[in-house]
Amino acid sequence: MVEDVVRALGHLSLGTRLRRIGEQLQSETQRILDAGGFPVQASQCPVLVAVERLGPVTVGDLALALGITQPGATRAVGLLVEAGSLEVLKSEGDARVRLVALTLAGTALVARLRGEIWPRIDRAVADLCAPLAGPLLDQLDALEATLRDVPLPERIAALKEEPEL
Amino acid sequence: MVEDVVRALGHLSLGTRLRRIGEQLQSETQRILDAGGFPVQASQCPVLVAVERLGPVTVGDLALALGITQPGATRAVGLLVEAGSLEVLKSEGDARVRLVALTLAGTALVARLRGEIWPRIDRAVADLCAPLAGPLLDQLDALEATLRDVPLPERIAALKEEPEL
DNA sequence: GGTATTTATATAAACAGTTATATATTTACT
DNA sequence: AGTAAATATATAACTGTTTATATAAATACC
Repeated sequence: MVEDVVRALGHLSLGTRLRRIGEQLQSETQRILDAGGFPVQASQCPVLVAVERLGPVTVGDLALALGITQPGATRAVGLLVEAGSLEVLKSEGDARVRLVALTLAGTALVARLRGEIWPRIDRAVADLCAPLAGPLLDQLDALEATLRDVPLPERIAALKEEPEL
Repeated sequence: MVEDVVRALGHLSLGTRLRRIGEQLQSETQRILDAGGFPVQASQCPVLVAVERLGPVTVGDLALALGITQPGATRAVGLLVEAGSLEVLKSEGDARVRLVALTLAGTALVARLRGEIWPRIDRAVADLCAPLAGPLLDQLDALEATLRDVPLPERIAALKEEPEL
């Protein structure tokens, strides 16, 4: 068994570790979406929600709402336009501005995600985090250990069999 | 003020959020390293430590120790070989295996990092996390808010003026 | 009313990772 | 000994992010 160096470095490598755990959570979420036949990237779900909430929104505001840079937002929008979920409108007064909005298909996709799978994912992750306690590093230890025991897709499968959902 | 959608989604977008915070921590750490004249990427520090600890180590074991994939490890090694910090030796018995080791320059770099800057970074991040309490999401809220108030580089600068270090 | 500045977005190049697959070598089996 | 399977690494293509810079439009200021 090889030592986990990122974990061993503690606070010094907290950034690397948060990224690593985030990437794992995202990739497991992606597996759940793929298995359910939802044609969307896990990382793009927050983009869809942001556009839904903020109505026709500028690329800049979208970047702010997502906590990413403007070029990152431009790229995400481009991909979702290609996928048919978003469309870009021209602003009335300002020719620099591009207003991003959901298409009909995008609205339908969000509705389906919200109805069929997001609540399950949210609950599975909430369950995952429920027993966590103590300092941040301890919580991350427990989080990684628990994920190693039972990955998110299995947790979703287990949830499906429960009647109260 | 635009709403932070990733934060608002709570457990559903925990993966995205952990990545985002990790990236911010890493980029602030990078600024500290750059300002101090240390010619290394923040993300490569765990690689250097892993190679130091595990002696001449195979690419596969390195990947295991870092919690990344084998192609990721191959790539990181390639960059650090180019930078002059790592070298690759042939294994005695097995011609498939490449053994990764620190060069003299790499050893010196690690020594300098360990003596001059890693303890400061570790302490700054530990201080950042010290007041955190409660559920994971609350801790992440506090972490992001605190980072927004005083970024890591400023914390390092403040630490430098304290005598007890 | 023309020039300078600011603002909104796009583009380019780099980084750090991923998955899927190819290549080369070793081990195992018959 | 020869073939099949397993193992170690490399390569290619993709994702989602970054920084730095370019472009184009709007605003501000003599």
